[in-house]
Amino acid sequence: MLSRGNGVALWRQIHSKMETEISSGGYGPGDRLPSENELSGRFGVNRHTIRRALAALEEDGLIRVEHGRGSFVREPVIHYPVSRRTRFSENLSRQRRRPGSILLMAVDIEADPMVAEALDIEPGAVVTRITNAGEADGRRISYAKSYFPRAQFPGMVRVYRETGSVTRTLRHFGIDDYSRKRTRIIARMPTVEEARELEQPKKRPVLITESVNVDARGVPVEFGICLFASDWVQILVEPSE
Amino acid sequence: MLSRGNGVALWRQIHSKMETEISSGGYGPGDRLPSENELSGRFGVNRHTIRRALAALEEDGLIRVEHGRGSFVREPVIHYPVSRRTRFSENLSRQRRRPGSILLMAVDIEADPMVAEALDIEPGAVVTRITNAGEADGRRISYAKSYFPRAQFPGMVRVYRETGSVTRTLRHFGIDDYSRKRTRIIARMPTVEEARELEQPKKRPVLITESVNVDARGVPVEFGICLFASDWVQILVEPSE
DNA sequence: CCTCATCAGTTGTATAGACAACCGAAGCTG
DNA sequence: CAGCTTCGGTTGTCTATACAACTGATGAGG
Repeated sequence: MLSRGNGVALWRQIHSKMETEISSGGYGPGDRLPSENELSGRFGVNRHTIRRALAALEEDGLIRVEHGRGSFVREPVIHYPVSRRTRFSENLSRQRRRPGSILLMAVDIEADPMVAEALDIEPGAVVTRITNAGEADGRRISYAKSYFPRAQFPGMVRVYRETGSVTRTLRHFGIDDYSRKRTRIIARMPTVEEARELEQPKKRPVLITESVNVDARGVPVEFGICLFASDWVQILVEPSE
Repeated sequence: MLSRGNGVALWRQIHSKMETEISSGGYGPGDRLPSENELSGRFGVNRHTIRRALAALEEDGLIRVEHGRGSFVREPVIHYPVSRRTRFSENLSRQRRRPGSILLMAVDIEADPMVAEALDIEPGAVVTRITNAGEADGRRISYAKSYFPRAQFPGMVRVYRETGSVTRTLRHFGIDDYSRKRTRIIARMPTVEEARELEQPKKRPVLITESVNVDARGVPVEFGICLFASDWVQILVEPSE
């Protein structure tokens, strides 16, 4: 059964044994595993060694351990296939309005240091923050916050409400052309609030783009942080010709 | 310092104390923490209690623990620019990081439909697949699979072993310059194997880039799928000049 | 100079025991 | 019957000890 002193730790052997037992269907989803005491007797090891193996299984997401109740096999995680067809594409090389944009909030606030640095203004200066969500095929796919320096665009909130688009709003203020300066792409787990806004499970990561748009003279006009549901969105980068 | 019997486990108190100490800069990136023995003396607890706290810090991605050496504070994020000319080691040395590349596997296989389409060859044609891991300052940051059409580059495996770099390998075959055609960026949770290769916690997402490199005439020479540890790598997209 | 063995210091594994915290069911009490 | 207590079984924490495995430096021997 287990072999001692062969270079493979006992808890690893137990972990791998139970792993195959679970994934091969020996224990079904929701089943309760034997108690730590029973397992330690069955494998002939100390209870702590069993606990080490169980901790690893929990980290793998195969089981969940409940205080005073026992260890239970988790429902198999839905593994979203990376199908190349069903994904929406966000093309960074193009400047186009995302369809299905929903205005969630528009307020004037003081710029925190990060926003201030991006827009090249003083921290604490007033900026207009517009929060909106993007939908496609009835599915929430993005959640974005855009920051505009208010000194440059007074009354932006009202204009945005009327026009409903960043491009048209900026044009109203005389900015006919603007371009993306640099985009930073990161991935992380969502906060509870972000997961709710994106209508996606908390365990799925989000793709985030942070970008600064500048006008023709190179002056920052918008700083945007956009969260994408990673299950549905891919980002494309194409070198411009 | 620590309070016993107040409902909060000792290891949690230690974990949170060390967490703030690290993020507040008490220990800098790359610094070695005191040994488990010293910490156990300092906090007045058993070594195993310290180990529990360190394990949690490691899961958080704040430290890494190395057998026989010690625990080290992880370093901050790395910026990985994606542009028409993207070269792994160039990117890193420009940020004064020490690049490293480890060849994990090199085999000739038949192209699956996805690879074939990307390289514009017949499905089933033989391609050379090179799997390697990228490092910066000794830390794993990427895990990549690169596909090359074998018809165009016979004996690629041997050449790659000798040169250890995509750029130098292609140069050996007369490709002096190549550029990135299109990059697709997605995010998802890693498989157990991917997390292991990236030496990152299983609950942290990975950033993935898929790109095709073409030679001066526009013929595909390489298709690459590169996984980045999202905790430590950000992708930068700059408008191409 | 290079190679190898050794050694102190470090983390990893395994064992053992004790008690706390929690859960659920069974039994008691009004 | 509702509410409460008790109790056995479970997981969580902490301590203690011992040894294995690994790392890096030091020094002996060629």
